[in-house]
Amino acid sequence: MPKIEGTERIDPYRIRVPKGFVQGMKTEGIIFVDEILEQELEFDSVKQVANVATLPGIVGKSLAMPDIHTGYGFPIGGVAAFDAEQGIISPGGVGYDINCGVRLLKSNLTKDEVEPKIRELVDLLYTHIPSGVGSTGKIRLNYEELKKVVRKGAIWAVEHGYGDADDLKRIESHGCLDGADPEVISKKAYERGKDQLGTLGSGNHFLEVQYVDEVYEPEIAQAMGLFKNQVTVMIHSGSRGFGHQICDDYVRDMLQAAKKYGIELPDRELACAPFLSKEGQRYFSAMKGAANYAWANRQCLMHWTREVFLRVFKVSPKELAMRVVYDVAHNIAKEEFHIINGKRRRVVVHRKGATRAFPEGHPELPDCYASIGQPVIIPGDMGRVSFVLVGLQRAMDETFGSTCHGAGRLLSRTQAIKQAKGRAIKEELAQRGIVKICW
DNA sequence: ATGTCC
Repeated sequence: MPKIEGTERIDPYRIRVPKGFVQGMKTEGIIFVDEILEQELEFDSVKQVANVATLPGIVGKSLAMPDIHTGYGFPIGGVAAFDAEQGIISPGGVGYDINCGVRLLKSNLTKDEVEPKIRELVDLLYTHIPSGVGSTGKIRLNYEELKKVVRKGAIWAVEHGYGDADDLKRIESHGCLDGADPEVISKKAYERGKDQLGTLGSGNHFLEVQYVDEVYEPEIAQAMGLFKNQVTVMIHSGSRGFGHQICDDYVRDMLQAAKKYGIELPDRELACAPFLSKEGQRYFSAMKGAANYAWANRQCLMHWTREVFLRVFKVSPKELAMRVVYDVAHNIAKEEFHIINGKRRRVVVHRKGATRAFPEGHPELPDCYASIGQPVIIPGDMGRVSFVLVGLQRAMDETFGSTCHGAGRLLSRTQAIKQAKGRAIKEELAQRGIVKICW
């Protein structure tokens, strides 16, 4: 018996949300869950998969990755592609934290070398990397400068001394989407964003010092410069108040647009506009600006991480060899080409809590990864392991080149806080040798 | 995710 009435199991890893689950579905939904994860499925998130299938111009199926949970309009873990000529774009399909994403750094240090200094290292990282709700950083930008960040993304950061050009190669889209328009972003967004560049944020955003515990594919690990017991750093952050404000502004805008273009919405949170309409293009340009801000943000966070490591371990930059393995966006909409029913089509792929996972040979991959596929970074939950994977052709065939984005969420934030009441999580982690600092 | 309610 399926957990959610009306859904059907296709195979051990997929369930179907048939047309008719909600009225007006143009295609079926597919959710990638095994029988264990199926037990955690929320009715609301399944309904959201079905609702997305009603939107104009949807191409292929309305998809959800294994870490699916209920989000704003679209489910988190949702992947949906819309025809670039006939389809829509929706802020709800990207999420409030535009270009929330993960960056993995490697070093030349080993676990044995870092362990004795982990307390000092973590303390200094905490001092130099601002975090928490509303946190501001060491970078103060005026509007003109922030507009440059909007246009140039991580390139802006490198040009201003935060890292070097080599870092840019191993960032999705090289850390900059062309076509970001600073003029379609509100004054309010600029106000919120101008002092927040180079800040981590809150919630599940983190900076974690890790080590390579196990290598499953030696050749792939080698191509990424990863080896057993090597110390790595994972950074999970996004576009802070800047992207949040842009999403907020455009959800309102798109509600009007949906009305104007006669788009029937099963849920107001699916507010959208035709991709080619001026409203659709305006959101897309603003979203690109927020995505670029997020890439500049992670670039700055990485730069200070590198500086802290250099100080604590008193080594030269060459000896430390702290380099980007890869940086992925997991909340974004992108114009891409995909083969659907044998035909190559230009589509707008919405990935909301889903990671791009392009296979070997894809033209968007940097040379160093051309023969192994795109690195995919999947953070685990606190105190557990994270994963580095590569995209395969199967992802291209089934999910528009996408996979899951993290550990998922079994409890809402408030539920989790309530359930954890009385627990000393910091001490629990300390007993397992994990040093944790949180604002 | 988020100046966790304009």
